[in-house]
Amino acid sequence: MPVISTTQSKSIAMPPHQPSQNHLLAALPTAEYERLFPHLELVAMRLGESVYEPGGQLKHVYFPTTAIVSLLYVLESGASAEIAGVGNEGVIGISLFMGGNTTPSSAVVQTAGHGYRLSGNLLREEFSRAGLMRRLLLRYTQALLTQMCQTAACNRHHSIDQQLCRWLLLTLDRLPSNELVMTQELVASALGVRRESVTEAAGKLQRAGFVRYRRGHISVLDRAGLETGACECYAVVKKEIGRLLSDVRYRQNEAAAAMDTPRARARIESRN
Amino acid sequence: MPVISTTQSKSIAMPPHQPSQNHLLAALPTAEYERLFPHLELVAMRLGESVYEPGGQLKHVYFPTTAIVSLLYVLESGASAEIAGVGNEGVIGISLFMGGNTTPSSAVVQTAGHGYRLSGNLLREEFSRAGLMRRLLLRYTQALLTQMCQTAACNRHHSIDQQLCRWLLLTLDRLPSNELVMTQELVASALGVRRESVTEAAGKLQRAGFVRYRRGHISVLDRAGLETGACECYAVVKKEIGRLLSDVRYRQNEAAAAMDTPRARARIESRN
DNA sequence: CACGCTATGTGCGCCAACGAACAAACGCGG
DNA sequence: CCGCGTTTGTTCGTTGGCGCACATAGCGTG
Repeated sequence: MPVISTTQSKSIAMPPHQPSQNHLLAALPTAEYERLFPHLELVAMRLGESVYEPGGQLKHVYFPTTAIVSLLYVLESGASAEIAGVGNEGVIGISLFMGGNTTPSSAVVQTAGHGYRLSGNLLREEFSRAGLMRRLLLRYTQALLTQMCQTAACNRHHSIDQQLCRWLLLTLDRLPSNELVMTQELVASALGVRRESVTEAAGKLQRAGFVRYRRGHISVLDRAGLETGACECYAVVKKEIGRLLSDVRYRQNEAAAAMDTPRARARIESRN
Repeated sequence: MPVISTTQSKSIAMPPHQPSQNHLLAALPTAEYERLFPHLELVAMRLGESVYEPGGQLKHVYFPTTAIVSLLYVLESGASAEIAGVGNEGVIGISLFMGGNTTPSSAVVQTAGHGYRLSGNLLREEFSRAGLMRRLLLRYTQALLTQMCQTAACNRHHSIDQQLCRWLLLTLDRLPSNELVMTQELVASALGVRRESVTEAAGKLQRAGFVRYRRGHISVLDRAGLETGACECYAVVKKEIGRLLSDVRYRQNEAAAAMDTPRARARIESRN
């Protein structure tokens, strides 16, 4: 379809996919970025798809752009708990550069979208150079660690209502819109609770006017309201991620400013 | 005290403190070990002492030898949860080389003992060389991550009884004896539960004949019994740590065998 | 050796979350 | 636009763990 005329075909002609939508990739200096670029492979990540299974050999790392992936830990009994979520701020497959090659958790696509993948060998090669990539990956791993700690403590001490708010907010922060495509069943398995408990908690939120939902869709109407209902954990995680990855964002803006068009400027300013 | 005659003075004349009691340090090749050795500082770690506080600037990393340190995450409410434990298989202060400098958790000495510390700057310097130290530290971090995941899931889904068994076993594995010096209060704050719940769970174990305790001391009588009572989490963590750090242990034995004296041999054999 | 602090034991009532079993409603595909 | 599978809503009894309040018992100290 070579014709570009209507708004519709325009959005098709400009596929919004590029590696720099992932913050880690965007933060790379030109040399490193261009070294990796030819090897980055765009992949669609479908809802519910498993990026890797516990114990499986990892072949690639994944840099999500629009997708969100949930790191789930599944117990023998089948019960599960989300350890952390990964969106375009991060990368899936830590163990490839940390040295273990496999992890005991599984990674499940929680919001469909896209991402770029890179072969493990190339990543390791890049990691072994003393470039920025290594710094970024380690930094990100540290942020992930923080998230896990908070999740563990939150699991232990906070109510389902609070956890649901926290989870919605964290997911929302990784999305462009205010609507999550997600059944309550899925939310339940992420939080490691019963589906009915989610129904009940979500019902409260809807009655309070904070969210609205139809089958498989949750729209957030009142973000501030959710924040009221959430435990401290949301704020802590958000702040810590911000702190640890602030230089990442900084470089990203720099990169954006480099392609100095009016539109790019507008985009940057609209962030604040 | 140069006299070596009675068994007692023997044990005094051989102060059991040396860096290689820590598995990570022991696994270093001679060159790296000798580079660090002059900078390793023996420190006593007293029960309840805080190695670092959330948000504080870290100056050193700590390699425990006989001490055990608990990574605790404390919530605003004062409630806490143990994220992971660190004994002579690991190191405290991950964030120094991961890049964040501070962590949101605190590290509290859970079993008094000793450890060696190393200034953050020297560690970072060593880390930046492409030596074995870096590989070891990253590997260990990966193992720590696994432990955290399992803890998070365990917090969510397993009973206090099971968790207590898991915790006792993990602690026991890091000790030379079968007696933990530890109040139920401390155990409770590690598990993130009420003291009374620990009393009750411990009572069951005592009645079953698995442990015996007096004020502040818990003796494990029947290890296998505890394993029966524990959830899968214990076995999983143990196995994964073994897998990730197996090459560490290997090198450690190698190092020990290298200094091939009768006494060294005896020491090695007494490990089994 | 008695005192007092700290650690442990026990007994409530209470509540959040669970498990199971249905009922209702939505929306996709034919 | 109709039907059926999937998603969501609701109920009820059960229970593990909490919070509180107090009784008892080690053990170091003076």
